[in-house]
Formats: sequence, structure tokens, C-alpha cells
Amino acid sequence: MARKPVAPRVLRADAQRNRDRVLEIAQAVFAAEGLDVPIDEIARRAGLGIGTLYRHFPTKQALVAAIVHDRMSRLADQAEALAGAADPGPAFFALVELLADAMRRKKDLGQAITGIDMREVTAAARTRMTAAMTRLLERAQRAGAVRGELQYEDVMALVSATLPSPYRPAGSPARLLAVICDGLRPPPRPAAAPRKPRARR
Amino acid sequence: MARKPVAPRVLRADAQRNRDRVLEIAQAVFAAEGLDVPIDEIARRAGLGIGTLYRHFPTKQALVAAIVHDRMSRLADQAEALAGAADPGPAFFALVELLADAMRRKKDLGQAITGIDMREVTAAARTRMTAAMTRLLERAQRAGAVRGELQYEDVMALVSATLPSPYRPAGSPARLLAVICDGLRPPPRPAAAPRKPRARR
DNA sequence: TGACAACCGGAGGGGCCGTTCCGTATAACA
DNA sequence: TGTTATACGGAACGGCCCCTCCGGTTGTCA
Repeated sequence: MARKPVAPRVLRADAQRNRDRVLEIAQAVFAAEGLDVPIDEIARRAGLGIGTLYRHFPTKQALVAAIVHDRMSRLADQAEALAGAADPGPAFFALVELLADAMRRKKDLGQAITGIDMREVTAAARTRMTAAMTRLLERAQRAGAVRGELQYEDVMALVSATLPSPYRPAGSPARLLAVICDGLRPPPRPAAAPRKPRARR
Repeated sequence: MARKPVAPRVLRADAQRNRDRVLEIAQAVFAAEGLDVPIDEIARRAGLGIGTLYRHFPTKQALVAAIVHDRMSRLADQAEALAGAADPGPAFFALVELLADAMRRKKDLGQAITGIDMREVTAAARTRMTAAMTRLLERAQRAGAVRGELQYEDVMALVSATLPSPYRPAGSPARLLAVICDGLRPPPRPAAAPRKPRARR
């Protein structure tokens, strides 16, 4: 169980310095190596004791949350901007690429969105993100740029396919994204009949 | 001096019974709940002591391997059959669906193919699987049924998108598979120009 | 039926991790 | 410069898991 750190109005100078340092290091480490890095390791790399780290962030979750929430908020901002774009089709695909790119660049983001239970902790940003994506998806669907039957979860699942997972080197992000984006568009013929291959040449 | 051989020709009746029971239970549990179930849990559900389980399978990996190898071999059989089919296009898409379906039905299979390091242990079946898929992919590409630039890893990454992951309820498998299969086909126009939405406002 | 090899069960060792505790150090301020 | 609230460091704790060990049990065969 975690004891809530008593937060006085102002931190002592050294405390503020250390807090910043923890955030800076953790941000880099989680982005590069994912959220499974032990907290002792973060402390070590920051040149601090474990106790110090725990005074600033009462829980590993709290530290992760601080970082992921930040990242996710920025993403949500961009998503909201795109959600209001004049032309929803291109905006939707831009958002898909944006998401895929962000999640690939920041391993922690991908993990937080895709897997590990950060639900509670990133609720606010996540909600905005979901709302923006959902709205844009619906607009793009009404505009005929995206298959009508798809839902938010479908899109997120597909985006997550571009993420590398441990031990399995994922396919090329660019190729995967091309497949996914083309697949997201409405099929040429409404009937689900498989397309006839062109005659060989 | 030589110690007793690890595996005598015939197991004692009770030992054989217990071994079978472990396999049966582990198979069900791993399929339903994935490979993260502790081994004590398997033993408990089988009504056996941990020691007993460990005599039959010296390692958790060994137990998992026995089960996953089995499953994967069956899949490889089917893949090889499809790889030789007359019409490579439909056969390729059948294999994709087969894989997605198998991995969704058996959580351990999905995990073993996608993530956890079972590489060594399932090498034989995996190699056959990979070879069959690669061959079928190339044939389907030559037939013009699948985008030419894709590679084996791309296809597997896409298939894995249909898998549910913990905490994130995946999208509908049917819808995802539709998107993926359509995306795998060569795009109608060489240029990937996004479709113009209808004018509307 | 008796003797023994084969087998069983589960306590406990060891490693990894998140978290807590508390003796020591130091910034802040008079 | 002295006093004190605040902060620091890291040993130690507890939970989780894989795995080992060994005293007790049981199938098997003469």
C-alpha cells in the first residue's frame, strides 16, 4: 500500500530538482524500454535512492501515470484538432497514422493504451482521445471514406498491429499501415465477394 | 557413476495416469487463460502435488512446449495442405482466417506465436508453418491476389491484431478480418489516392 | 505377500519487484 | 551559526513464482 506523500506548498530546492530528474529519466527509459523496467532501475539511473523516488511518486503506477498522462494529453489535443477538420476522410487517416507513430515511438504509450492497466489513471486523457476518435470516425464514415460498420475498438486494434512486440519483430510499419488504411476504406463492391485476381500477364 | 536414466521405457500405471491428467488440464487451462497461469495452479486443478508435475515436466517451458508444439503441428499440417492448393488466392485468405481463428480459440497458441519466447521449443512446427505461409503468400502474390510488397512478418502482425489482449477488449474479429483481408489485396489503383468524399455539409 | 524401485506431495529455497521504514543529511531561515 | 522541518538513501519486508528436495506412499513382480 502506498502512503500519500504530504505535499507542502513548495518543495525544498533539492527535492524539486530530484523530482524533475526522476521524471526526466523515467520518461526516457519508459519510452525506450517500456513500462516493465523495475523502479530500482529508474532510481539508479537517476542517481537517487529508491526512497527518494517513492517520496515523490508513492507508487510505480503514479510515476507511470504522470508520464503517460502527459503524453496522452498531447495526443488527445491533436486528435481533437483533427476531429474538427473540414475534410474528415483525410483527417481520419492522419489520426490513424499519428497514433501508430506515437505508439511506436513511445513504448510506454503503446503499452498503456494497449495493455497494462493504466485505465483509471489516464481516464481523463483517454476519454478525450476516445471521444475525438469516435467523432472523427463517424464523420469519415458519413462522408463515405471509411467502412460504415467499424467501431472505435476495431480501429484501435488495427493500429496496435503496427506495434512491435517482444521477440516477434513486427512487419514494416509503413507496409502494415498501407494495408490497414486501404482495408479501412469501404470495399469497392458492397457485396463481400472476394475480388477476382487480374489475369496473369 | 551413472545415475538412473531419466525416462524408463514404461511408466508405472499411476505415473502414466498423472502425466496424462497434467497434460489434459494444462491444455485446457492454457487455452482458456493463457500461459501466465502459475504452475502451482495447474497442479492444484489436476489434484496433484507440484513435485509430481515437475517430475513429468522438468520445467514450465517443457510443459508449455508439449502442448503448444502439438497445437502448432496441427496448424502447420493445415497450412501445408493449403500451400499446395490449386488456387493460391483463396487458399491464402483461408490460411489467414484459419490462423486468426486458431489463435483466438487457443490463447496459449496466440501467446506462443506472438510473444512469449517459445522460439526454441516450437522450432520444428514453427519452421513448417513459416515455410508454408511464405510459399502460399508468394504464390498468391504472383497470382495477383495479394499485394506484392508484403512479407511473412507483415501478415503475421496483421493476424495478431485480431487477438484480444488483456484489459483491451479487441474489436470484433469478423470486422477486423474483413478490413485486413481487403487491405491485403492489391489496391485498385496503383496510386494510393484517398477516395474523394462526396461534397456535403 | 514381501521387498523394492518408482512415484507422490508439499514445504521451502531463491530470485525478482514493489513498497516501507528509519537513521542520517541538508536546505531554509532567524 | 544554530535549529528544525524536510528530504535523502538503501536495507529489509512481503508477495509472487519457478523449481528442488526428501520423507512417506504405492504399484509391481517374484
